[in-house]
Amino acid sequence: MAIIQSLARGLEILDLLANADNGMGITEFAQHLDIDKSSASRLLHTLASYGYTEQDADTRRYTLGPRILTLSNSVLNRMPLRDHARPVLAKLTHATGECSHMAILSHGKALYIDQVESPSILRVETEIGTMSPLHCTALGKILLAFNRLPIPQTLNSYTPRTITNPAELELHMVQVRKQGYATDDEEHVLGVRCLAAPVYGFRGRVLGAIGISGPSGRMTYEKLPELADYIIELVTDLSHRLGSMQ
Amino acid sequence: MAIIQSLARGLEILDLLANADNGMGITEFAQHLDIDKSSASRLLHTLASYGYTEQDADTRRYTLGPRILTLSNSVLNRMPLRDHARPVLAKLTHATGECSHMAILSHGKALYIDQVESPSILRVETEIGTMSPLHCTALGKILLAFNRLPIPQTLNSYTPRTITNPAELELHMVQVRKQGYATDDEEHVLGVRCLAAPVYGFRGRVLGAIGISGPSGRMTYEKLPELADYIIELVTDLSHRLGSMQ
DNA sequence: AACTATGTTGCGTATTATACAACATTATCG
DNA sequence: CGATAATGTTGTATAATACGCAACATAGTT
Repeated sequence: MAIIQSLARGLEILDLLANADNGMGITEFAQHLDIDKSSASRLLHTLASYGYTEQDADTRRYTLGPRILTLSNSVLNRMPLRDHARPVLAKLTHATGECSHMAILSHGKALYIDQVESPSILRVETEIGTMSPLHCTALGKILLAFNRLPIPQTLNSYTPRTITNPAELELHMVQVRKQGYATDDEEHVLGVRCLAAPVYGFRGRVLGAIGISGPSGRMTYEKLPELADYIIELVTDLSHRLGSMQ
Repeated sequence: MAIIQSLARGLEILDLLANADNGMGITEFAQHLDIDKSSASRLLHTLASYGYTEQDADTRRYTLGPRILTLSNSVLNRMPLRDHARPVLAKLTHATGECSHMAILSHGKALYIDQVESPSILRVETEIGTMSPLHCTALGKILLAFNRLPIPQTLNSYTPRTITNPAELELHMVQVRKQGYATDDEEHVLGVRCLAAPVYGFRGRVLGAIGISGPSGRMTYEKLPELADYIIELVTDLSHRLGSMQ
């Protein structure tokens, strides 16, 4: 289909600027795009008037402007995480037979944004759109640990196994970061064990967490390491596709 | 100077997309920009072919594309401050419950480069990448006072509380420098109070400002000193890590 | 299955972006 | 420090280009 020339040239200018450490001058742009200085000048002026570039008052050279941050913030705030992650959840549930979830951090809680149900009769149901505490769920612990959030000082108890001592949780978080996955050993709901791993995006940002939940009878201690390895493998692959370098 | 129409329209499309949660369709773009569908279609196609937008294969709706992240990465690489400051913002918001921001000086304005939103329903939203005046915001006052910039002679009034007298603002700046923090007592937006403190770098350079904003109902006069102490403590710690000796 | 809404393609026209040139301003070099 | 080179901005005429109209294609709805 048709390409709008002047818009295309503007976008090429932005691309050039992304790789120019000390900004660029009009003449350079004109050379790179093989256009006249006057055209380059007007294109840059247009970009600048919308905040996409900035002109240094002294050197007259152009750099990328602050508006870029608005856009990227918008992208980062609602990554198409869910779209990309859904096949991973399906795969997870298919391979493990347990319910898989995805959550992101939202207002200091774990917000469940997607789920694939286990085919088993005995299964864990979590409604999408609900929020869970961070300190006693596998997904929540991942979000807490890898976003390096401060440990809440009041930790509600849900079961006898819930960690309610902030200092203890702090140590627990160190361990979670070290091993790369988190567990919930009946700390939120009795009889339910969970496993989760972090999803990384661009610049190593932790976009969310993905994990599985199942009855303790099936999620035995013996199986946990193997399950964890499998989750980490799938989620790491997803992270790479999302632009993570790790 | 002359604005290149089709480039300008492309940039406006990006702006629209930054505020569209579920993407936008061609018809919507055409309506918003008051142009024909065909023109919108071609503009979007051009943006997509450069990776600035993405078209969902199913719904055909457009969203911001991954190229934006490349650009922002380039911008952020030249702002090392942001990486270090983010955890501080997270901590601030967690402790105070209010939205925290960071701003740097840019073209005589306060440029918001990062933000952590308040978990509260009633909260102050400031878009990253936008600029605010220096004389009537807490972050701006910090930048004005500690960079020892000349006081602008024309001070726009935003609320009845905005300081519009240069001489009065001059005295105010002396006070800000003396106490080490700045307040904005409904001087920019009615019902919103802010607190901010300076971030120092190597050789005592003021790199930027960090602060919180909240509704006056929660940010009461009684609480301000305590909040200010807390902000100064966090920001001073950050300054030391950034190489400040003060 | 008929209809409505939405996105894409073809095409003639005229708006608009372009290159050329002159001018203004800032670096660079002797 | 002054002459010269290099760079950025402003008119202007031309022609290329982006535009809107209309027809077509495709998807969603009742």
